[in-house]
Amino acid sequence: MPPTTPKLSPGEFEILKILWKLETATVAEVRADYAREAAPAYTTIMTLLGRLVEKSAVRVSKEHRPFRYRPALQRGTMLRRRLDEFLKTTYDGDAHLLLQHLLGDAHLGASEAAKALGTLSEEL
Amino acid sequence: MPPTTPKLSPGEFEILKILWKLETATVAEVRADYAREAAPAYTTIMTLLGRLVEKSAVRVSKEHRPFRYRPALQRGTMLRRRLDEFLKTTYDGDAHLLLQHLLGDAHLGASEAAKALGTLSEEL
DNA sequence: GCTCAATTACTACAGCTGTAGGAGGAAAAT
DNA sequence: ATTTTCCTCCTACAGCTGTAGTAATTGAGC
Repeated sequence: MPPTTPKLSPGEFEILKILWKLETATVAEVRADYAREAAPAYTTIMTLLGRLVEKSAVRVSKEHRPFRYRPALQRGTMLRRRLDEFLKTTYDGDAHLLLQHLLGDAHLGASEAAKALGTLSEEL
Repeated sequence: MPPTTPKLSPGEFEILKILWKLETATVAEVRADYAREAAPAYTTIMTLLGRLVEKSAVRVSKEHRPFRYRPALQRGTMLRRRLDEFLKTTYDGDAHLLLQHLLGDAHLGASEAAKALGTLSEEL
């Protein structure tokens, strides 16, 4: 198991997100969670889950018959690493610019920003 | 030209970043900018530039012989759209959480954050 | 005009990703 | 026990990506 975060494809990540939400799930449960709109075929989900296991991003328990899958990393950990990667590749590490864009565009409303601001102020 | 931002592969984006820096460049100039470490083959860069042109992310001027390539979009525009996409896919749109991670980790030092904070405060 | 060096165009190919079918095994129903 | 159904495993394949070689072209110097 590599110490670095495994590089996941979009489809794989989508499934991992579902696993974080359900904490643990069978193929069918993952599939059911796609609910509204375009759930991939059962076997497609199996394939992706298999690749996630190969990449050590997901662990599987084969004790009982419909196997149960669960994330191998915490959501926060993965998100932080992805943010790191994104910041480095897309923004060339310029966190300040990223922040500007984040605050500037409609992403965070004034009230939202104010709230975050408050939290941050306490730390300073 | 589609109104949406073309989806670029990592390698393509890397080249686009060089074009933003140089404003305009020939294949050889792009290649030279890889400078230290591992520049892809001349033809590899050509291939990528070709794909960027196909995707309307780069425009090429064939007036003079070593063709000149230039970005078709501004850096800021592209970065914002990528941030948008990243926020949506990775953070499920939770800008607040992204902000927390950005401020929390070593990305932005306290002083940096304070500066950004000041700018923001003026707007509130 | 011919030759050579630079540049461009075309082609190739392996690995990754999304997608899923079909074969086969295991468990549930009869 | 036999059938039916559910689940898993293996295989396939097309499109995208990184990588680059070879062929063709063009402009420059002889």
